[in-house]
Amino acid sequence: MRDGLATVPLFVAVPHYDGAVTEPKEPEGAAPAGPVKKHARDGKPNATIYDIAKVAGVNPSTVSRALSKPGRVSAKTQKLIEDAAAELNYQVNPFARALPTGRTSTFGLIVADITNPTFFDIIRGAETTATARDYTLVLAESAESAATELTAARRMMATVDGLILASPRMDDDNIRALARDKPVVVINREVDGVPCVVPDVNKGISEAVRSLAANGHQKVAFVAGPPQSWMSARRWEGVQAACEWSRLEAVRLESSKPTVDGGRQVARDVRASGATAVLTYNDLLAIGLMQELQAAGVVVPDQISIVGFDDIFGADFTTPPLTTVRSPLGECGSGAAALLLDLLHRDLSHGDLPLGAGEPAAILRVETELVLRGSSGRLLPAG
Amino acid sequence: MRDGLATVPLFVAVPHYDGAVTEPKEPEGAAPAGPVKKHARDGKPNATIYDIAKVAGVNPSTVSRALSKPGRVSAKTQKLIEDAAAELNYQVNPFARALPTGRTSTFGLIVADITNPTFFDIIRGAETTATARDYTLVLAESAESAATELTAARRMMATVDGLILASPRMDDDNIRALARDKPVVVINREVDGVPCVVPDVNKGISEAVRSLAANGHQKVAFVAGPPQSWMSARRWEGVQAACEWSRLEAVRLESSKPTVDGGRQVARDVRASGATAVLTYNDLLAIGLMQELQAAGVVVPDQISIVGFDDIFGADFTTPPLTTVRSPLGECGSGAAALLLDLLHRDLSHGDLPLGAGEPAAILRVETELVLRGSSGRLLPAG
DNA sequence: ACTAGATTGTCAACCGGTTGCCAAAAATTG
DNA sequence: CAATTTTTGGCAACCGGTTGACAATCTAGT
Repeated sequence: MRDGLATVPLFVAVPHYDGAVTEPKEPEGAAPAGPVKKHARDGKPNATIYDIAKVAGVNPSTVSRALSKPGRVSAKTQKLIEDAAAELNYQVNPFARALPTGRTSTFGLIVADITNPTFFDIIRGAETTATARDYTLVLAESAESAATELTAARRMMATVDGLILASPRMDDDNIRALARDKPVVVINREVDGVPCVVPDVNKGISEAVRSLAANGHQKVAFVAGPPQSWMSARRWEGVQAACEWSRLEAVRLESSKPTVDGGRQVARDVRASGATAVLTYNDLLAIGLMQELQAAGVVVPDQISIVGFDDIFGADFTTPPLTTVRSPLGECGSGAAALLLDLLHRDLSHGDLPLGAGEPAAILRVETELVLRGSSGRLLPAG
Repeated sequence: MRDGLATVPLFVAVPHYDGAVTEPKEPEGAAPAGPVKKHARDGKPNATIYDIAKVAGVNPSTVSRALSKPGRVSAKTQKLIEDAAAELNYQVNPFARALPTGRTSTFGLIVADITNPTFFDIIRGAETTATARDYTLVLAESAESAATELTAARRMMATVDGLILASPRMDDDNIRALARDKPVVVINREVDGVPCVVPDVNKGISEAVRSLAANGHQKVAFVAGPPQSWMSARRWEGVQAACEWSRLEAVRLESSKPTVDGGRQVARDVRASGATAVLTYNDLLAIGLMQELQAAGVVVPDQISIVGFDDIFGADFTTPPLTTVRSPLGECGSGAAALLLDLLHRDLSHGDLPLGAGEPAAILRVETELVLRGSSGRLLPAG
């Protein structure tokens, strides 16, 4: 119903605008008589519920109810009001609504780095789900800094109904503190007591390791990500476990930073390790590593197999295209948004739920899978 | 251990909206002693200016002035109020402020496709500039549809102080209509009467074409983008002009869509054209084209040179890495944001500016440059 | 027809700042 | 020291919705 109001007048809006179109044509005649604010409320002082009330001949509060409490007013009054609203091209003033209710129909998403392709699909997933449910997404970037992240989060808390933290850098306690204030959902990390969306790395990793084992590899290196990364730890655990299961040897190497450049830098360690297959914390590292190895004359995958993580945009641009353990990032984003919206609606319906009594925070696990491309394969005998 | 892992359920059920279920459960008996709203204002009922006023012993309006009108109150009252505010950990309620003033310290950015890497840097540039000036960025996606774009724009207009449209799909009149309502800045397109930020393609293109000419190429193909794309038209014009100047032959080819896939599809036309060098509307096309040509055994750049546009993320992942005409996308984003903020502040300072009398809408042109990588170079004699 | 009960609409008090107007207080001047 | 100007703080009316309490109206039951 409400939506109908917002979207139906799409075409009604045309008359609304073309009145103004004629305006500029006017200067021909006389000098602009009255000074006109450029972006003002002069032409169309956005209709209010009071205007509607006047047109429909009812009380403003009745208008308010007709527009937000379905069934609270009689069918005919409802129609009367809706017609008036349509006629006046009414749209609610979100601020006026937010003031007394605290609800803003908005939620925040904080990512570590807007230009990191890992987040693209997360952002899109969240945005799509939000929009579909008539929520607005506000985006902020933490520039990979825990402090900036916390600041951004605090700032947002004031204006949003809930918050999604994608791969947060701040520590668990801060996250829980935020979650105490408003619903928070975390992506790519588990935080006790806070709803999370995490890719379950095990399936993807075991597929990858099994594939490597089947191709004759015996020693696998894992290039780790940032020390404080929860995900990096999980991936290393997964690799260890899978290697154990497949009776492969696993060694861990450190990277300076989880970027293409970091991948280049770790190349010498990789070669020194003697491993014939490498899994890297993310695709960026894998790509840099592959570039550097190839530049040194190493043939991929004949001499060394490379497997990344995430399946980011561009992972298939390389030669050979990158084999990678895909996380359904878009799903993470939309899943987080959906989770958040559920929390919001729950709060709405019976907000006086005892704090401790609630069921444990939901954890949404999404599956990972191996995407087999050209950068991994059978090891060729040296020669 | 490993075994257990394999059985981890794909999705842990997301607790669903079961308000109706829990409610009846309550008759159970003694209600939980202290019913506590989960996300409530109980702990810290966000301090208001009234609280501050009480603490500081002044009138709320004085607090308001102290906090927003610098110099309007005496130094000692100021200090008194600031201390009280700090003590109470006060932060303004943005909605309460927006309601009477209409100012929201927020602006919107609408992009055609959040997952299109072209926009990544634009988004970041805008976000960074916005945040630096204490504005918040709200993001929306038009999913490449003019109608969705317009809807999103209209929806946003209600809650933002201004709007940035990146490569908008809607037509000029609609953009101007929006611009009449609130400040609007357009990226990647020129719209009469609306401030724009556009990369000036000429420098980059002439560098590219000169480089091709110097490498012995004589016939250049341009793979165009969407017919309605303003930018595509500019680029084709630029290519034509530069080719004329360098006395090269230029032919235009059409693409089905400006994506990697579109690039693959256009490969046969490219080969049929007889051109030895190709410029494509964007990098995605270039990458797809290169993949397809290479798959068919064509050696790049020995047999054909490929030059893209934009220098998107991943353009250097290819083998050979892609030569491309770089648009400073980040600059576009931050430039647009800066332009918008200027407009906002101008409106603020003397809002009663006559509509027609203002100087013509600003056009910010940013420079493009050739990024020479491996996909273009000297033509080798067939062999 | 008369009343209990359910619907539906109205009144008025918020939500938390902002701002025009005015008077008290302080500073400047004659 | 009085008269005048400038500061500074207070009062109150908004901004545009929401919502609890209550009254009016309508429906149904006997």
